[in-house]
Amino acid sequence: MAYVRWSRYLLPTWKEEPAEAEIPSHRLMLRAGLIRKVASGVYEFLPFGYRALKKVERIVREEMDAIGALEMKLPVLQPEELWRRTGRWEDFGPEMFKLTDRKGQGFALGPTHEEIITELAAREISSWRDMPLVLYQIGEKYRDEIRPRFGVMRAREFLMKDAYSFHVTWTSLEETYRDMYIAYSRIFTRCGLVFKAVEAPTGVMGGNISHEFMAIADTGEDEIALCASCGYAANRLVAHTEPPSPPPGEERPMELVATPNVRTVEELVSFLGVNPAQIVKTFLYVGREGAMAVLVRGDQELEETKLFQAKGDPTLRRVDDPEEAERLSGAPFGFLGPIGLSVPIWADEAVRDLPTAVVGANKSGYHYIGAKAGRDFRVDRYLDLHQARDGDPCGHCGTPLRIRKGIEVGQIFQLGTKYSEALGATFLDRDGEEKPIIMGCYGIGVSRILGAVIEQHHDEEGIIWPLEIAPFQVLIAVLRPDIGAQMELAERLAMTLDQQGLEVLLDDRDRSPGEKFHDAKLIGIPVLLVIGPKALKRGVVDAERRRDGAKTTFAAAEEAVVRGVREFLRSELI
RNA sequence: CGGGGCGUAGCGCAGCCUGGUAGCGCACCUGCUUUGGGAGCAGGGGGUCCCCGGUUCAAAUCCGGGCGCCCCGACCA
Repeated sequence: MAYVRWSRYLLPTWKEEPAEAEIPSHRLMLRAGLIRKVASGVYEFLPFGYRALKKVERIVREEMDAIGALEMKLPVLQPEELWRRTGRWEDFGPEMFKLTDRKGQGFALGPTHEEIITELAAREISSWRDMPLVLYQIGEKYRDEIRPRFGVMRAREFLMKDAYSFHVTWTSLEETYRDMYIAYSRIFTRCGLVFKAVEAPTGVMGGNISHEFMAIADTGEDEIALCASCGYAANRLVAHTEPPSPPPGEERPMELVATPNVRTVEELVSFLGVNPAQIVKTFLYVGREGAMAVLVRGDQELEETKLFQAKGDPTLRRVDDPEEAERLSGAPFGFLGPIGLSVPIWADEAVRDLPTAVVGANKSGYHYIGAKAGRDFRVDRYLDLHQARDGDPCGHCGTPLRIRKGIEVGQIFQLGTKYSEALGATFLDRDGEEKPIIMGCYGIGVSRILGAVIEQHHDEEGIIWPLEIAPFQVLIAVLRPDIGAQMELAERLAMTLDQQGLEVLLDDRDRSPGEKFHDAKLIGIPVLLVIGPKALKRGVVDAERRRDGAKTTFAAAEEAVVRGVREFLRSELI
């Protein structure tokens, strides 16, 4: 028998809400028996949940294979030495699970696999003839998240598809990147997700161009900026918006004023009677190239990600130690300013347009008023460094941007040569010249997709599986499994549906009808067939569609039911 | 790492303030009844009260320390 009997299956459902779960997907994954927690951010997938996970995996695999990517398997356990060579042993830092073997050798549980795959490429790729090459795997990743949360959404052990591409030219990388972009779009569409591809920061991965695929959901942890007019879409952290127009004010000579104990923008506003937009905030940063200062307007927030992206220095950090700040600028926090600083100064574009500004005097208890960029202080580089806000004008067309929340289900990167250079992955080009391999990498959070799908597809009563990743397509509820005729009919139908390629879960548990109906809603199988007394008396089975609750009746015969179910499911196909 | 909350049966919780027999609902087991939207009756099983230490004649309860879990923030492919 190929169909599954619930009475012989491990599918424990909960009537009550688990106290530990907050968002719908997490609650439902626990209640509907998909997962159980072992430790914070570590989960077991029970048979029902694993079926859904495998469905997602299958879609990913099919679409990867379709663009010629080659599936393989890389180790989870990776030597420390390899990670040191790219500098990421430090860059990833405490987020890596680290361990030591009995001989004292350091290892990490792989949070990602660029190092290991690049070393493989260094060994196995030697000629331009070997490329382009795209390799991928689906496997566990380990990250010691600061705060695991929301079940599988931010777990410490999670299933990820990661792919890596190797190229002779940038053009070739761009082609594969485009293929991946399209494949990703197909994958998320097949999973039933409403998503958006957005321009993304590259973080510790490095590289230049990157897109994230965001499943739209209010419970998402990421924010995306969308332009309804020109289609611009970006992670809020890097969303480019036009600098705001300058506040009113006339150019005038700079003047030192006493501002005892006036430190914050709000305090300056009330003390000096100025507009927050007329104030310039100064931040100090230290990186591997030394200290620098960063300026933004008082009514705006500094977007650190934009700074990191522009600077390309993962060691860059905000100076938050008062003594260090005083040593660099001569003044305590609250009185920092750009005037007289010897370190490089970067500023948000809006600072350039200020006719008159209030800045810290680098002297405790004093600010300058009437300061002007270029005249009174030097700015080495102007760029977009302010945080994008809902309603800010789009950096491309000026239309107000909308900020929405999303769940990052995938990200693709044009890495370039960061890893190949660090690990000596080179090849000989046609002209005999040795060059570093140009690389791309492409990740999908497979287990996270499951959470995102449920986040988008559920109602008050439970999960509503999209057809293609539903653990079963048909649930048959036998109201009286103790009555032989009902079970016989149910088994006959289950067998037939199975032979027709439909996956069937047969609820033959000794439970009350009410319980079976409620569990049916909870576990969210697309079609429910009900075998009860009506089936025997009137020769019909009732059918109910989970998505919209539509009900219908089929004649209680194999052919009629198969035909009916297929017809009933037709509207589910995307 | 900062702030908040929680840890008592599989799940949800009460008991703790004011120390003295460990409880409730659901779930589970047995029997009978019931059977189309989370049934009824009767009987029953299940606990290192997170851990360690202290106070006390006596600690789930008071005190100290630790651990775990959840939420908010900071952080993050």
